Amino acid sequence: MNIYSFICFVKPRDEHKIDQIFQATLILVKQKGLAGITMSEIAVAAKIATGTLYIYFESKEKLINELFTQCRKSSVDIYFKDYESSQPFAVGLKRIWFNLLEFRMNHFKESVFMDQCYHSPYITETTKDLTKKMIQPLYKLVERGKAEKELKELDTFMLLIFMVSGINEYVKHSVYSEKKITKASMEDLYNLMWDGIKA
Amino acid sequence: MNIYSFICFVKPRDEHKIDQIFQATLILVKQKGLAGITMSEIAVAAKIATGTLYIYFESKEKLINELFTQCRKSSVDIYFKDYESSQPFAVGLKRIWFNLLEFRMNHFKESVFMDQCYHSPYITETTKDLTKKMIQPLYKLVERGKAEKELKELDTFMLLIFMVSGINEYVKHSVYSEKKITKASMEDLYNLMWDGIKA
DNA sequence: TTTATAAATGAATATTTATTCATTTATTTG
DNA sequence: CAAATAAATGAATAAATATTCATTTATAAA
Repeated sequence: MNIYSFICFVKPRDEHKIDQIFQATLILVKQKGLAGITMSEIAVAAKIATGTLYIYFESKEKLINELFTQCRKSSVDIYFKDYESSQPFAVGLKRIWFNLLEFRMNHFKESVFMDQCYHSPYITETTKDLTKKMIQPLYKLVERGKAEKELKELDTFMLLIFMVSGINEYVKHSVYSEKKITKASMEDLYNLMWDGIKA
Repeated sequence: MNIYSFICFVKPRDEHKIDQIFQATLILVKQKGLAGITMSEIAVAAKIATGTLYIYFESKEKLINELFTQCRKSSVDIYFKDYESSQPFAVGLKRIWFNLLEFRMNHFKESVFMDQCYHSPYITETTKDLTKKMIQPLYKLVERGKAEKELKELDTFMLLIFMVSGINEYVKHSVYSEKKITKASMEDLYNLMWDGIKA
């Protein structure tokens, strides 16, 4: 019995399928890029029929966009997990930095997918702008770091970009050379970054 | 009169067209990604007929691969311009770092194209491996920096990746927000990096 | 100027890929 | 269990795209 039963809608959608489709798409994009995926391949990888794909997503463009939206949402959730702007600056910074690293490590496929989408015909400028807006707290944090004389007096965007750029590249390298990322190496990378930005 | 004339080959290829095709492809890939380009669009952008494209490149795959190879070659040429391993460590490091920055700035389209190719059905693992080999001198330089106690005693790849990662992201941001990169901001970024890695 | 030849063209064709749809299957209520 | 309904299927179709090819054009030597 559900909300629809009185008008006799039966056989509800298997909402689990959306996740199957998303996972299949992420795996394929990591393997061969956005340029290399087809709807029928996605269907095969998700273990459903091609037609079923169109019950859940009206077009390839919609599928890519909805997946992008979900990835962005989950990335931002992770970025700011356990972060409070009331924390001391250094604590908040370390918290967010390790969250960024965690996302790249544990959601590598999502990262690759989002990178690929950025230069693609699927994602609009509006969507890209929204992505920028969602990282505003990070921008605020850097401004605060400068105000509290904890950080060098440099352009906020330069500091921000510098802070996060090493993460992306380091995780990418580790994944492709199949090297494990240890707790010690995470700390090393953090210290490289910190020694760069500290006042 | 050229080498072929005695066997009566006439109307030689316009070798300038290869460059037109490459430039058109780079512009299109920057605009809409590898997933968004078609052979006929490339032809239009290069101001030639679709069929002409196939006189110069036997397939789309070949075109992408040859463009990738040329981009890699020109990038490596620039990376090691005016660099001599006989220079003092700090001089060599700064030289290469600024060369990397120059490439990203003045060959932004090429950078975007190469990034996109990395996860694509066009570029083989062999090609990717070759790319890694070509940056060996950079790896050597970092090892030397550690030996001379100029750099922190950390994993060479971590140092290497940290050294270059800021460049990519900073140039990307500057291009998209249409901010000019000043000589001063280049120095700032270099110092952020240097303060991070120095012993 | 003629001739030989390959480049250049772009419409036509082949191929690939997205999308639809007639049919079958599964689910839930009465 | 029957009825009702949407999900699921995958072959068929439509649309997009890569590639070919018959024809025209341009070049350079004779």
